[in-house]
Amino acid sequence: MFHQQDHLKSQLQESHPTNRQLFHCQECGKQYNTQLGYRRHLVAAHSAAAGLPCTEGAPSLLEHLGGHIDRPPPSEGNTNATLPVRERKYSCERCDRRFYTRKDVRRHAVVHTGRRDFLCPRCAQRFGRRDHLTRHLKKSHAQETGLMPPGTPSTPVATPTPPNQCPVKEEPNPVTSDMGSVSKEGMETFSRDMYNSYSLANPVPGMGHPHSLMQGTLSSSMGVGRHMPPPSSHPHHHHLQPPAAPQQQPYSNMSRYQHGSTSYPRADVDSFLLDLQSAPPPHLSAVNSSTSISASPQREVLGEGVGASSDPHLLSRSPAVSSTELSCTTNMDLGPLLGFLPFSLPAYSPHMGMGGLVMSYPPTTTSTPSPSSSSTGLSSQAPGPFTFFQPPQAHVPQGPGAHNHSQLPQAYSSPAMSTSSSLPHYYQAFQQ
DNA sequence: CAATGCTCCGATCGGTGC
DNA sequence: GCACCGATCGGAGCATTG
Repeated sequence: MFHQQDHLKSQLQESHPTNRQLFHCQECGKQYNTQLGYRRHLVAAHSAAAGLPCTEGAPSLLEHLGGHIDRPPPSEGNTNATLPVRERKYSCERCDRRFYTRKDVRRHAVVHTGRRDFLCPRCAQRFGRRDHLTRHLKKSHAQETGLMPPGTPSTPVATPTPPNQCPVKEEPNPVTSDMGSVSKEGMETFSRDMYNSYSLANPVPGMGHPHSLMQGTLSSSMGVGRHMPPPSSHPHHHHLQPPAAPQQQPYSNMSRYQHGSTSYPRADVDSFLLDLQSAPPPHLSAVNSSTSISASPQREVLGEGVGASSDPHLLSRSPAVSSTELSCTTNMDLGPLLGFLPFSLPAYSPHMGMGGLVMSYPPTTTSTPSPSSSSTGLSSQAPGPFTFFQPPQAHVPQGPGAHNHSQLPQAYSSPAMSTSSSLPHYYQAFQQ
């Protein structure tokens, strides 16, 4: 969030890869965007040069380095024979980082997926973990949360939506959790995009938008679909991007969590799996042959994302949208949002109708660029920012861009499905 | 009882203001 | 240059679940 224009400028300068000067630590190889951070790192982590014993003065650093070399830090037993050796038996598939428990690996996965499914209802800040949001609320919105009605969970975002109404929960993403066949380097940034795609193309049944009932502030309603930051870059660097920027990610990060609960009811999970299996395969050929710039990349992304699984059903969300999902999404009040949008809406894309947005890829990343793709990467067929706000009537096939719509299940044409509240993160710029 | 989920805590780092 | 704030992340303990 940039309160002033010069902040934005400086932010862009610092965040821009070509302009940013990285401070590289010779000791451990870590890089820092700012000299301040680099210096602090030197003091905190490499204070051994100043006379502090390395193994005692910088345990965190040693732990960090231990993670790099797949070896536990001395503090965990290597240097202390009296302590039982504890192995980091569970490694991350995407970065080789090791953890003590599986749950740590799962939790760590958020780093790679970039998923930020926990939305602060007060400032629309999004977090990848519930405790982050909880801490944020306690620290930043203590007073406001104090005004919450009694019994309000620590994540007020869930307040309007009873946990059993729209059960959504973190589930090992069939896309991002099965990437063994994909190189880790590539997946580092890739997985984030895949999550964006998957989470919309494959909404979880029963997943009402957790923010659907959030009233009041625009931020509350628009805080979804944050642009996923690239690895090792500060998320603030991506807060403000022009809607038509080629790099603009789709605002497709539909939350799959219930903000008050992270537990799927078993029945919903089963229902989802059944949907995936029973749903008629999407007309991928037609989709792929469309002029949508997003079609090919989407397929590629998801195709790789599912790893060895070539099940085309996974390439798009099962059409069997549950009534629960619809009931949840219909609760959304997007009126203020639609009125807020300062630009025209792009034309309908079949993918949009399938429960969510798909990636809008810059031409350079599109292996099979569509002839109709605009140079901005936001062609009329490329569902870019705010395509979620496409009014229902826009889903009526309108020429080549909508040729595939008629083949979609009716559920995808529902206003509820087409009006997901996944929204860009740079909305914050308009908040000011 | 193991697996999992939730939460607290500390460390680290980027951003900002003085 | 420094202090402060907030976000991110992993470690760990406790509670819950199957």
